[in-house]
Amino acid sequence: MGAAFLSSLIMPVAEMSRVLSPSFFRRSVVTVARDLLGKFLVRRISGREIAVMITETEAYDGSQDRACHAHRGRTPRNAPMFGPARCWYVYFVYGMHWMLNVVTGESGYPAAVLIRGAGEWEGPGKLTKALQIDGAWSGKVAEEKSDLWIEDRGVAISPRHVQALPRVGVDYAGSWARKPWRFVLRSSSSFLHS
DNA sequence: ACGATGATGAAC
DNA sequence: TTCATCATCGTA
Repeated sequence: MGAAFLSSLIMPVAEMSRVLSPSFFRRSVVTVARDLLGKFLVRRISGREIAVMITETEAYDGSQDRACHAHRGRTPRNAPMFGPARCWYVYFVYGMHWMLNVVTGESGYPAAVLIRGAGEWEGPGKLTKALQIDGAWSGKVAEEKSDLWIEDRGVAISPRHVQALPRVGVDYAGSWARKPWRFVLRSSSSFLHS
C-alpha cells in the first residue's frame, strides 16, 4: 500500500474533522469573537445533534476590562476564564438565565466570548434554555465528549456582513462599555432593509 | 417601562 | 448574615 494511496484516504478524513481545536481559541478574544460568526454550535441531547450557526458574540478581555467578570479578580464563578482556551464558562444571571461563554487566549489570562445568538435563537438566555445548557458545563472542554462543541462547517463570512457594536448591558463599565466588541452577523435581508 | 427571580461577592 | 448587583427576557 503506497503512501499516496494512504494520504488520499487520510486527507479527506482530516478535512472532515472540523471541530474547532484549542489553537483556534488560543488567540486574542476579540479576534476569536469575530471569527466565531458563521461557525456552528453543536449540542448533543440523548444521541441527537442540534447544530446552529453562531450569529452574535461579545468579547470580554482580561482583568483590565471593567465589563469582564475577571475585573475584580478570580472567584469560584469566573475561575474557568483563567483556565485554558476552549473551555466553557457558563454562569447564572438575573436569577433566571444561563450565559454561555467560551474561554480564549493563553492559560492564566482571563478572557472569554459570550455567545449571544445562534440559529433561530437571538439572545443568550433563549439560546441556553433551548439547548438545555446550564452551569454543569462551566469549566468543561468544548469537545464532542462534552456533548457541546463548536465546528467549522465551511461557511465563509465576509467582513462586510459583520457589524461591530458596543456590548449590551454593561453601561457600568464606563469607556469599556463603548468598545465595539459585540459582533453581529447581518443577514442579507437586514442588509437590504438597512 | 418594569417586574421576575436567585446566585454571587463584598461588607459587616 | 445581610445586601446590592446583575453580560436578560417577557409583558405592557
